[in-house]
Amino acid sequence: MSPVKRAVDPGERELLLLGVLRKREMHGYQLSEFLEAHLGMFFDLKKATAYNLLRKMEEVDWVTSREEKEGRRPVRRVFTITREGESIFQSLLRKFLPEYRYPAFPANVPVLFLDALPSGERTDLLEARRAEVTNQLTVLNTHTDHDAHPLLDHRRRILQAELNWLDALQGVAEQT
Amino acid sequence: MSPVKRAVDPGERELLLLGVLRKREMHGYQLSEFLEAHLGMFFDLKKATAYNLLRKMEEVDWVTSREEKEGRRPVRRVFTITREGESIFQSLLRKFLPEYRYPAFPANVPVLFLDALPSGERTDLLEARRAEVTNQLTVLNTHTDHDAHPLLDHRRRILQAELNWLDALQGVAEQT
DNA sequence: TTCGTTATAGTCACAACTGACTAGTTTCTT
DNA sequence: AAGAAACTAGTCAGTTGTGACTATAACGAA
Repeated sequence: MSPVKRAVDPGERELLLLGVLRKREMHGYQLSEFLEAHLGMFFDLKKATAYNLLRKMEEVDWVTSREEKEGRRPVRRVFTITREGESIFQSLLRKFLPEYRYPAFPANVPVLFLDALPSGERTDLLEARRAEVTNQLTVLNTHTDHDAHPLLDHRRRILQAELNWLDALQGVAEQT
Repeated sequence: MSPVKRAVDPGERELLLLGVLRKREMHGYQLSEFLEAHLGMFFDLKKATAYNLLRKMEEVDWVTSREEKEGRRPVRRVFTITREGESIFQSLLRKFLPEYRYPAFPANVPVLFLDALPSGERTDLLEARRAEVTNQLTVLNTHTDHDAHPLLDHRRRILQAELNWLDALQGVAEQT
């Protein structure tokens, strides 16, 4: 059977890049700086990965690029979303918004093995995690306008849920 | 500079495999079945990845393997944790338990672009997501013993937080 | 002016991950 | 009893992801 060239089905990363380029055209470096500076705390898309996706999206004509020379700096490749890219953006947005996939919580792996620890140490380590979560929450509440951004609010709620869960975990353990 | 062979620094996946093998030795297939059947809803570690990690952990002597022949079935490679593996398990457990890394929520990407939608459609799509989350919560509460497992409780709390957040997004003005 | 540092712009070799596949065994169906 | 389906056990080619690197330009200080 002839190996079929599967079309890569686009995910949230493509939506993210298209959505940013939609606001204004950018060159790769600028784009990845923007992602890190403004969205780095929510999403994790490395520079090299972004360049990769941009190349692929150019291959299928969701974006175009032109070379731009400013002053005596090295030429930059500026990416612009195409009409087709905009249309893909629209459909990806409508596809992903109603979906919800429970994310992976790798931090929960050690919780599987709590019984491998002496109970005193277990309490201490969980307490340390609690402190870490509390700290992240505090930073969030201190440095940011209250409910300035939906994603900040989301993070606040998730962190609070983590905290409540940890307290419940410790509470159960205490009833020995 | 001579290219240095970096030691792969082990993460939660290694902890997970060691922790399972610690309870009893297993062959690769059995291990990956176990992961999928019992932990698949929390962690996502594909069969081929598990085999990969097992091979690597054997190379550094955290596990050993022997061939086993049962009846007329093809030989299987049975993996056993070593003394060193147990020691690594102990230290990984103590390293990761107190840490907390906010996970990625790719499902939040489309939320960045809500303003690209007409408000009626936006409301509908968010409502659809709400229904999806509610559904996952219901399944969880129906099919599982209440607070049977800390990780189930965790998931319940996270899903509830998602729900509350979505309601806040929509505006709670309209009471049910 | 020279040297060290930071910013700009991007590339690449390698590591990690996984969908699809191989291949033998047992059980089921007709 | 023959063929289909499902189970057991594992492998591998192809794709994805990224840490480390290259290279030029601008800037500051000595």
